[in-house]
Amino acid sequence: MKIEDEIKSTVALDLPKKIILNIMYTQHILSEKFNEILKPYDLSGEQYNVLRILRGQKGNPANMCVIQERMVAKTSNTTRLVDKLLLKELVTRNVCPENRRKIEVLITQKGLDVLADLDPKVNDHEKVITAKLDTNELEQLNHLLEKFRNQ
Amino acid sequence: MKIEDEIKSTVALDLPKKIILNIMYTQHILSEKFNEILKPYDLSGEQYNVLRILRGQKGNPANMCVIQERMVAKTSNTTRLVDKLLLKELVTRNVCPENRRKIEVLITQKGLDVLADLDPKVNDHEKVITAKLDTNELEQLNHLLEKFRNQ
DNA sequence: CTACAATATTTGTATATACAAATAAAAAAG
DNA sequence: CTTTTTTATTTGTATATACAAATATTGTAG
Repeated sequence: MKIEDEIKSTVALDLPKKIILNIMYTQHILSEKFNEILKPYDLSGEQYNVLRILRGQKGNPANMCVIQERMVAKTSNTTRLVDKLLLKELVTRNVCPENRRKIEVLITQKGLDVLADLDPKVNDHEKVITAKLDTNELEQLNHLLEKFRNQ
Repeated sequence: MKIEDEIKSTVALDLPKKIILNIMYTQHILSEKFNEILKPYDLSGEQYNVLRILRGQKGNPANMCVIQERMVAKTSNTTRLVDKLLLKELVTRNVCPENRRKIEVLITQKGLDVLADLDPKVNDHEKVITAKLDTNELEQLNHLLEKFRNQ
C-alpha cells in the first residue's frame, strides 16, 4: 500500500514529505513485528540491542558509553536498560578497577543462551521481511538510505 | 556514514540485517531532528501528527478512531494525546450527539495558528533533509520502501 | 597539592508507549 | 423488551524515553 493510503491522507503530499513519512511508518511496522518475536522472551527491542552489543564484545566487558554509542537508538537510557537485564540475570555489572568512573557490563551464559535461542527466529524473520526485494533492490535501498542520511 | 559504522558493529552484517538496521537508525535520526523543530512549540511528534490530521479534516470533527487510523504510529494513545492538546487549547473535544460513544475532536484557531507558524519551518526542513537525493532517487527510495513493506 | 575542568554514570521528573482491563453506548439476537 | 455482542473510548500499570541535574572520579593547570 502507498504511504498516502496507509495514513489515509486527505491532503496531497509532496515527495520530501512522502519519503519522510514512509521511513517513519516503515520503521514502526518493523518494530512492531520485531517486538512480537521478542515478547515471549520478555525483552524490549532496546534490551535486545544491548545484549547483541555485549555478545559482539566476545568476552570483553563494555562500558556504558560504549554500549550507548553502539545502540541504534542512542538516546536510550543505558543505565536503566542494564538494570532490567541485570534483574533477569542476563548481564553482570561491575565497577572498572582501572577507572572507577566506568562500569564493566558483561553478558552472562544465560544471556548468551537467550540470544542463541532467538538467533534462528530473528534470522528467519529478517529473511522473510526482506524477501519482497531482490539482492539488487536491497543494495539500492541500503545505498539510498545512507545517501539520504549523510550530508 | 555506512550503517555498520554508525553502530560501530564488531560483527559482519548480512544484507537483510543491514537494511533493517538502516531503516530503524534513519528513522531515529529523522525523529530527533524533527523534535528539535517542535521543541520551541512544546509539541511532541505525535501531538503534531494529531494536529495535522485535524487540520486535514477541513472543519469536520474527527473521532478518536479516525485519528488513530491516520496516525503514523497507530499504537499511540490517542485519548492522552488529545488530553495534552486540550490543555494547551489547541483542540476541542465533545461527545458526538448522534452516537454518544464517539468523541468529536476539532482543531481550534490557536491550533491552526501554531501549525501555520510551523509550516514554513517544517517544509524547509523537509527540503533540506531530502536535498542529498535528486527527484529520481527520492522516487526510487519511496518505491523501494513501499515494495519492502508490502507482502 | 588544590582548584577547576572533563568524563562516566546515575537519578529525577515529566511525558510517552504498550497492552490489558474497564466503562459506556449502540446494535443485534432471541 | 431483555440479553448479548459489538463498537468507541478511557483508565491502570509497567516500562520506556527525553532531558536536565546530580554525583563521583579522574585529569590538568597553576
